[in-house]
Amino acid sequence: MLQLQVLRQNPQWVKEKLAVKHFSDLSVVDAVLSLDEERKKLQLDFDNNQAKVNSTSKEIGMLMGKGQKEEAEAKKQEVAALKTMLEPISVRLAEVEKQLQDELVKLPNLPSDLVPAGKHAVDNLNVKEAGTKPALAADAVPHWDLIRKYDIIDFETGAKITGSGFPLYKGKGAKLQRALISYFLDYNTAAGYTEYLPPLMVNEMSAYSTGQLPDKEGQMYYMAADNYYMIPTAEVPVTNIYRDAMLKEADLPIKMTAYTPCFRREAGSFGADVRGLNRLHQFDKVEIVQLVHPDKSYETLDSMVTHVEGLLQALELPYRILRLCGGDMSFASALTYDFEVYSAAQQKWLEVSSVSNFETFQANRMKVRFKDEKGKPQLAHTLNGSSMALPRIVAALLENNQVTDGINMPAVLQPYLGFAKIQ
RNA sequence: GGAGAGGUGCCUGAGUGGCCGAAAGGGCCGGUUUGCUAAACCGUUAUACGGACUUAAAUCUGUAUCGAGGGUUCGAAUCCCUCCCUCUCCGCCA
Repeated sequence: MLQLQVLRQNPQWVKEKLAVKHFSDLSVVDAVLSLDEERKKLQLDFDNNQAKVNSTSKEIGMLMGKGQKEEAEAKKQEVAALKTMLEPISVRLAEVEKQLQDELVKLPNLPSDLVPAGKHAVDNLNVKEAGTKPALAADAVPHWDLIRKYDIIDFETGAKITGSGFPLYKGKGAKLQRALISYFLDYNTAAGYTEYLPPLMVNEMSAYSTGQLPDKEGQMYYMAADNYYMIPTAEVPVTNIYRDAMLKEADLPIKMTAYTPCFRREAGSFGADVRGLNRLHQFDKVEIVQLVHPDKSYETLDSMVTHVEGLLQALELPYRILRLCGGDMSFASALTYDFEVYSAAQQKWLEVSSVSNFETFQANRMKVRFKDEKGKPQLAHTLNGSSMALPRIVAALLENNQVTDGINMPAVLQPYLGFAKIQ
């Protein structure tokens, strides 16, 4: 949620920034500002009257104490009159506050100055491309064929147990999941991230705080009996750890990492885009989250990008880093880098990580604050990124490392796997 | 799921209708004292949204907030209702 203060100070600038994100309904900004004005007037009116009610009530107390019943009764009449007057004001105030809030949450975060113009994925800025695309043999096949050949993931039985998009990992396939998760977590904790294992379902408040609600409830699995949502990413429970927190400046930065399965309903597309491991309803992911001082967040973003990049290098996968254009970035983000790995048999780039700076957007909704050196409360900046999402990593590992008699595993994983090759 | 107890400020904890944004102690921060440290003493110690003043900060001031939401009352931390959470015992259970 944008800070009201920012809108008040420079609405024109806000509109320009929103345009970069291709947010079309700029009238929301004006609606917010006029509601804000109305709210202020109403509150002033309400406060003044309520102050009278309060002081008169005190007088009644004192009169009663002295036994001056008649005077007290007269004052009661006064208060009653005031309260009758106050009633419509307070009703209207509540309405206006609600409307203001409703409008405010419609506005996406403002893009940073670094965000390239553009509306679609083709406009994303290719910041870096590295690693070597493997030269595959002529008979190389996509990962879904390899999976079947080596019997490491059973989609059919997963579909039988639950439904399509719920894979059943098996044998070395299951072990590979476990190895990747352990390796990623170890890599993250070595960089100073504290490991968490959070709840996999969250309540409404948590889903609202990270922005899944009110708009994206359709993307989450929902437990109607208990009013819980299955998490679409560890970002939700992990970022909520510090909801409503008042931190000390010295507490920052707070670095957290967590592995969780992620559940996504996404109606999505069909065909090759969703074949095999490309898109699933349940998948595994290790997430990193940081809460930082506002002055440090872009520095932090860079360090997180470097951090994630290190993983791809260690896994020996060809990758590229994209800076997302205004139209392609998420609602809450101010600046996002996507990581894609090249999956050689599909000959496609697959998104495996997305690292974003949300600045105060999430923190404002969640009220994650710290006291600065003057003792004044300030919103922290939040950042997060995947480090990493497993399925597409697995797809690329399988495709890129296939040889005639199996699939070679990268050296960093071998200690976790206990084998060097899937055969 | 059943029975009971409870949720108060950074912490402990008092507070059963007005003088309570809240005693007391501890902690923290600032000051005095001291060669230094400790101790002692004094003071400060929430957040949000408004208003006044101001270039701004500081300051002053109003309203709200004692788990959440409603209600009773001139007046609620205090009484009533609903919900959430924690603890103890019982039941069920990995």
